[in-house]
Amino acid sequence: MISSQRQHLIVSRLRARGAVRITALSKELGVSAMTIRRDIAELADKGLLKRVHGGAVSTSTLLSEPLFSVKSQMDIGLKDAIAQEAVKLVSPGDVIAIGGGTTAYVFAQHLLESQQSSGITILTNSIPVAELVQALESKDVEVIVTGGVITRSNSLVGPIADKVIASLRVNTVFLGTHSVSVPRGFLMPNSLEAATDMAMMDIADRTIILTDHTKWSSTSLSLFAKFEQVDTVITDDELDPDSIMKTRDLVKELILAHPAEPEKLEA
Amino acid sequence: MISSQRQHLIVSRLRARGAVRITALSKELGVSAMTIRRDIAELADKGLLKRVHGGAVSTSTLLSEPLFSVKSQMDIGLKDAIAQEAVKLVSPGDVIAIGGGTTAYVFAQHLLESQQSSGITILTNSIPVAELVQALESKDVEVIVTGGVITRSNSLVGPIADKVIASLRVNTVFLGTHSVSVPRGFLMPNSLEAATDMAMMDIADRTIILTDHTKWSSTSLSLFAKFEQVDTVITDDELDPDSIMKTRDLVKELILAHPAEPEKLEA
DNA sequence: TCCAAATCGAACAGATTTGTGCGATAATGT
DNA sequence: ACATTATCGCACAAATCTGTTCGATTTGGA
Repeated sequence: MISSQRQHLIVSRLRARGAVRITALSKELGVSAMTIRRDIAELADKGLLKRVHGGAVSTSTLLSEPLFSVKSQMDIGLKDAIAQEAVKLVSPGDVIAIGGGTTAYVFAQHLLESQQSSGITILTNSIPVAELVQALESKDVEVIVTGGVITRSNSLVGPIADKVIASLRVNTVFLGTHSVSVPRGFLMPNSLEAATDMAMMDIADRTIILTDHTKWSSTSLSLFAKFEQVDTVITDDELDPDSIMKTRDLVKELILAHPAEPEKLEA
Repeated sequence: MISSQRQHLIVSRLRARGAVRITALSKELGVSAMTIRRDIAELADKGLLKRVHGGAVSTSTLLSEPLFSVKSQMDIGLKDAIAQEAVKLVSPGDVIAIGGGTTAYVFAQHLLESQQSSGITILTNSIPVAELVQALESKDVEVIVTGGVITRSNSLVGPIADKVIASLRVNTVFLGTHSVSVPRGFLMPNSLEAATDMAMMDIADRTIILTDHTKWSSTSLSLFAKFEQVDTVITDDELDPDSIMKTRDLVKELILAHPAEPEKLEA
């Protein structure tokens, strides 16, 4: 049997069962465990599966860290500062949209704790944001969730989401972004998510992008907004001066949030 | 069994029950308590659960709410048995809808752990169900979430939900119910939820109601289904004989699930 | 408050898995 | 036909995982 055939079978079994054991594969495929091990190593290099002790698991069965509780605690100070600036742009009674991602989630947290949120209506495609509002049921905040299929990052996207969004109108949309490309605009790694973000911008009078300075140094696949389509960009003051200057030229308004003390956590 | 699979099951059970004990997991999974302890420690490091004396509790926002965890704790044995019967009615490749409530959630839990769930598509208006599928994304299961506004019970309802649902078609819909009124049918306390349940039934070839025997003794406001509109009712065998007889006359099919031993947890 | 039972964590031992080196075999190119 | 390369299987040492024992700690009730 050709090795690629064998590897195909391994992946296929993995898809069906979620996990495979080297000893079992060795018996089923009639080759030695060493061969299976080498196959798995190769497949893991290609990112088709994840090696674990005793076999392999599909990358999706792998339990990763929860997206919204502990992730990116590093930059939590930055996100907090950015969120607080964003909260100032909301007025009681507004109808706003909130996109996916951790930055938007932190914004939602701060917004709900503030006074600005009284009487507002929130449209969101972020499950965590929706749950957040629901959990803090004290406020007179209405939440509308776009439907759609769920992405890894717990956002709802796809034609259903886009269609629901298109049937509504909001004052302001708050979006996070995966990366910022200085000449081009704002990008997401998932094109469906990008499409949904665009749909939200289409129904909003005002678009506000929330993004910390680290996003300037990364890049992604799908552009969802050019600079001229965005009304306000809120980031933190750690962004390098060169990028600040270039961005300020491109965008209508650039707000720099000032994070509190680095807070070297000690005893 | 591969350790990541085991950890997966732990998280899975945790989501269903809200809390798990080490002794119980040790028996259920057939490994020593020390192994479970090590798994839990690892999962706690990832932030997927919180360690407590004797076991672990969920940190997830969706289950830290007393509403969901306490309720699903109560009659967990009944719901498990009912869920297992319901899982048998699903075939790989099916397109099914799952409604809100804890019973439907437990069903989703069992379904995803079973083989039947391979290749299925799930339409749901339950945020917890959506998150569950997303979190356990081990199988090739697609989830479509109806949009809408969120109710106290974390279900999505309202015109948006109904409209999205109306644009789709499913083989089978699985619904919980708040109460069963023997001459009339199945009721929910919230009329919006009732409307959404009706919308789901409208697009389904087959309607299946999941409900434990306690629901016969309560009553609610809004009727969402008459007996003749329902194809199958699954309940547990603790329902009193009189109600069984009367219900059997009214419904096309009545399945009685037999809960396992009360399982007074001891050695 | 005190005590008994349960739970926890650390350390050790046994079992399983893994990586590397080496030789054998099969496939490929000249 | 010959040489070259790639693939496979085996053996042994290192690493990892798991179970058990045992004292320390926590829990819950008298």
